[in-house]
Amino acid sequence: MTEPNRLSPFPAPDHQPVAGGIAARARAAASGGARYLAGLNPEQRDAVETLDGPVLVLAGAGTGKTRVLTTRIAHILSQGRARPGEILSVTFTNKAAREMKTRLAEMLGQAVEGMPWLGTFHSIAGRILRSHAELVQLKSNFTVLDTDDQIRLLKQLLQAENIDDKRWPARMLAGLIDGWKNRGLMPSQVPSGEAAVFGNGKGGKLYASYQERLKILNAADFGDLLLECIRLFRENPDVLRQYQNRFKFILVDEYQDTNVAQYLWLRLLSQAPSSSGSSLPGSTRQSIAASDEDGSPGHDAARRPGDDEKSVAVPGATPPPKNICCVGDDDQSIYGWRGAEVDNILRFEHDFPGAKVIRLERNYRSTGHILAAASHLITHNEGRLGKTLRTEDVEGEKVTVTGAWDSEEEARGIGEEIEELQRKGEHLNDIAILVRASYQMREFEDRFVTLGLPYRVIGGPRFYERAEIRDALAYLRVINSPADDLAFERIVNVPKRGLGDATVQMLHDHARKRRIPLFEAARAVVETDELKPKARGSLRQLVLQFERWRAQREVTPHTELAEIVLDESGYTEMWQKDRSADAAGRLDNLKELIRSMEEFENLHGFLEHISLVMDREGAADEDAVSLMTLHSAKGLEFDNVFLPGWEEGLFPSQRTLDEQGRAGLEEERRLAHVGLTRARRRAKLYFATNRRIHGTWTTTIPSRFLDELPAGSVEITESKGGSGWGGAGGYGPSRFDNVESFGSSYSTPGWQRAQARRPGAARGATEGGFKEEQSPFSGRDPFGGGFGGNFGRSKRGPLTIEGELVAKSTGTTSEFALDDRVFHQKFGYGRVVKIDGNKLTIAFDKAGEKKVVDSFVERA
DNA sequence: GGCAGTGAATTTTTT
DNA sequence: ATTCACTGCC
Repeated sequence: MTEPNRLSPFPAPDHQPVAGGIAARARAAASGGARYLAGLNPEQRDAVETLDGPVLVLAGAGTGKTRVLTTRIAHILSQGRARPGEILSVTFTNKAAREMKTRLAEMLGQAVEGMPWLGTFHSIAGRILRSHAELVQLKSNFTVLDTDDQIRLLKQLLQAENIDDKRWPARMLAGLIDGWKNRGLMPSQVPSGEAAVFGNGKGGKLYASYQERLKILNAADFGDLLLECIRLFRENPDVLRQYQNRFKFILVDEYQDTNVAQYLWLRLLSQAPSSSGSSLPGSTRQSIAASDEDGSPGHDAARRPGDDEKSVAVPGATPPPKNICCVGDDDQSIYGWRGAEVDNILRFEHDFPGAKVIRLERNYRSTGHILAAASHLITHNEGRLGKTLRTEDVEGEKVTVTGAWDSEEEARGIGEEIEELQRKGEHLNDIAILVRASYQMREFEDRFVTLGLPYRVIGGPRFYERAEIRDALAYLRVINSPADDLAFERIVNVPKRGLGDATVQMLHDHARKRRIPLFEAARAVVETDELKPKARGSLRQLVLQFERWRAQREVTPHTELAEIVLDESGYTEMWQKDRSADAAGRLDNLKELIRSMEEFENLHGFLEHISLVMDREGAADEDAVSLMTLHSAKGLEFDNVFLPGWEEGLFPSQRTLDEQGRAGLEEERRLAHVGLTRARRRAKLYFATNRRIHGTWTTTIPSRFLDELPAGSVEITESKGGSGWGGAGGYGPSRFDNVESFGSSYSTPGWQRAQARRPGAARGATEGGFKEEQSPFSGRDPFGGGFGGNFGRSKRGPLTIEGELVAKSTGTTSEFALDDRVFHQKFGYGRVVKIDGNKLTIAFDKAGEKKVVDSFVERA
């Protein structure tokens, strides 16, 4: 194969780092044995030292998974078993890859520079693909399409097929194609029944033509990076053999999250290289059949296509087992909905005969009660490999379960508990709120803003998915490759140039007729009088601009060129003129984009990797509460974890239950397990009896998962957010008082009443405490919760603030006026866009639109 | 071609 | 409730 591109994110070429390996070896020897092995427990050590043959490490939450992986690499290197370039080490996210590199660097010093094959599935597969692109009908500089491009392309195809994209949305097709790719299916391999469900039987055809279009555009989507790589290996045994020979050791992180395509890819690479390249029997069928029989219901579609026929070899017969080590936790498989196959990990021993399975069950993270709760909960799942987490830590505080009247009270209660923790000296950085669905976050944000409590949302739209970033990238893409039609189309009228659908349609026709890219078509069309003078003029100007930029590219550094392009195209100006709230933020993002380009040598190198490596970077040194979904919390840990929204329908999610049945429920339960195991010292669960879903109030039932917790490790507490309503004995968690067994608490009278209540039924005073006012600013509730017992203990004085709120909220209008320029301590400068009593909606320059109480802002 | 008004949808998320 | 996308009108 060709030498990896110089601009690859893996900085050093294969051969160079050997010195590092030797250095590490020498270091290990010099220190009289393997220093890096010290401090590992026996199981961990076993996982590190069992180098030969397939190994499955079942690493429960908090058992030192990453440590094992990195130490294992160090061990391989220091034993001289392989050079850095001979170890393939795959993760799912860039973040995980980065962390491994960092930790390896700590362990080995500079040697980490030499781990060229440590990266995500996609980046590594993409890199291999670029080296042999021509074998899969691509050029080595192919573009990686993001979801947006994908949808746009599919829309065109749907149009061409005259399919009503109302009835058959492009999004849906994109989802289907993605699913097929996740399962390793080329267009011809999609079961015809499945392909027919879309667009009156045209699904399969559309998939095929989509793939054709991608080739014409010299593009690949994310799924292709793996799928085409698999095809490359299958169709070119000699190429496959190169890689099989190269990789002496394979390590896989988060194996429970692998999908079929990733599994197939690993299988191909993990086969011992064979001289003939095709001597492998297809005995996999048996394992498939077996797993289908005892597998969960309704998953016949999930059988492994492509496993049949010649494609995948099974080391069952004779070939010596490859040294593959997969690390994962079946209890943390939470990505089934996007194609992950828990089956991969459940069947590991079957797939890799002779595999050694090592369980890491000693948890170094959580206290006894938390671990007990998490472990007990997860035992309700069937179909697991079974681990029993244990800790030598203290029992610690019990897991608390708190009921709240509604989601506002829940947010209020959590807000107060956080302030209390803060008073006890906890750092906000050690506190996280983990929600099931992102819409739950808003309520917390609102609450924290009024409290002035710093928080940080983790997750959300990724940097490179933002419109302005994609627009900017599109400009650069067109400069880099004039044939990038999708990019051209994206920016042809951004900023507005008077080149609308009509013009674009015209260009399309022209381009198709002559089989030339859109840009070429544009160049040709401006020479004709097919367009109205106005459109023709701006199109000509655009073409000329691009040609000028391309010429400048030779003599101008790429970062500078990017600035010139954004400037001259009027793109920057477009946002500068934009009066909307987030315009300033977008301009910042563009600056950030240009800054990030500096790491790359030139435009080409930047574009080649940007779609794969770019992610949001947190400039997060400030002490703040973390707010995120359970999914994005995987892999993280916090001293104090709040888990709101444990209600039927929300968690477990009704939709998952409907769509995936029991498998879905089990995945939700694993999600609950993940949530609990994020906590080191305190885990606090909440449920609300009423929750607003899509604008309407709905009465909910506490999650069945609450019933599945071990009573001995759980404590029912009162909601601090609303205990004040109606005084003592008011509605609320007090109904749990004196309830011995947690599981039975739902049969208490108060509880039954709550259940009997109809959604939306007005029932104000029956419990003597239902709010008359929903607003958190209504005079009573801040006193209720706040003055209850904590008065005066606050360092920052949130109670005083509440007092202010109360005082000011009584009808007096705000002293601010619309359009006033204001300043807020956390959000910076902004403009008042809406006034509601003392509640202001402010469009902050940086932070976007937020609702804030007027006492928090001052005139700017 | 641009804008305003209406209508439908609405978990989870990486690459 | 809110957002986002699309239609119909200027």
